[in-house]
Amino acid sequence: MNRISRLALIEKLVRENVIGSQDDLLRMVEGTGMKCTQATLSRDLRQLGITRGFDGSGGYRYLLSSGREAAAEMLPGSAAASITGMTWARGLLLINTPPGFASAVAIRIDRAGRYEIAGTVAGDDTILLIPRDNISNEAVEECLSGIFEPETITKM
Amino acid sequence: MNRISRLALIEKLVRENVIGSQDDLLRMVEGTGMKCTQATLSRDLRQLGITRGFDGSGGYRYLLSSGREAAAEMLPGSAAASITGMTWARGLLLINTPPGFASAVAIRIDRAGRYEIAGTVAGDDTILLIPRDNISNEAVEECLSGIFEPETITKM
DNA sequence: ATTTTGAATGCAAATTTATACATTAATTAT
DNA sequence: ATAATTAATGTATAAATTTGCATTCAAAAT
Repeated sequence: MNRISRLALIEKLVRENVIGSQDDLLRMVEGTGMKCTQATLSRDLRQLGITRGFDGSGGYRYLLSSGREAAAEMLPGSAAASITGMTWARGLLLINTPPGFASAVAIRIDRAGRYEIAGTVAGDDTILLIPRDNISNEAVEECLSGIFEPETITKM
Repeated sequence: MNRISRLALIEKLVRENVIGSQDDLLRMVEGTGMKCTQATLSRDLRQLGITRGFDGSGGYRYLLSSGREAAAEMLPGSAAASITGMTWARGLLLINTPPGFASAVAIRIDRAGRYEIAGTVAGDDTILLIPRDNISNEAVEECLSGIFEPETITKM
């Protein structure tokens, strides 16, 4: 009957059911014997990062944030900005990021001011990194390791 | 001033700005000289799959549902999104599209998941396509032929 | 060119969600 | 244990979003 168990219940209800409004959710919560108001649910949903999206057939549905969406919710430049993949091709390094983060990640690379990196071009979720001439792939990867925490890089 | 360009504008505004309400968005749309009402934006946002989430610091923010993919799936014009030109340079392929469509076209390329293509970076009307090493120009062009209807490609 | 049809839009009302404020419950310090 | 402080919640209301309906606009058909 406390906040914590209510949050857990909400998470479960949203995960397992198609819920289209906070009033629907309220009814389901009350159906389990727990009791609160719509206002509390509004606050709980924010706390849980649960958002209202579309159910694919004209209606609405509350959704748990996936990792990807959660990342997108954070402001660019946050520590959570991560690299989701890297591929070398034609002497260039293609870096993948969560959607919308390419620019934020590229800025961090640019700001590091490493000689080995001639420059970057960022799209929405892809960065093209251009190394200087005669710099090895390994040297570039070492630069990146120095710029980002190891855990924020997921090599492909 | 038509629906399609408004949708493209909204997609772009949401991608590039932190927008917390439909009224905010309405002001930005009007700021570009385009004109509509909040009710229309509500319908457009559904069409584009754009949802309101959290900005990580107490506020709200509209978000593309799955980053770049949202544009590809939802922009009505994307099915017909065309390639207006292609140029090879330095082993890279520069692809031209109508203004504002680079992202939508690039998504389709990305999603095709062809091995031959290491990645793309999209600007507004230009895409830089990076082929993997040891892949011929012809092989890349064949990939594109498979992804797009022949008539949507205009070689330069 | 005119009519027909369906899509797109604005308006206003209805619905849904968020919040200010007051109150209660819980936690911490004394 | 009691007071002080902070967190959680309900109530009422405000803010924001969605939708029914009428109208306009655009494309297709005649």
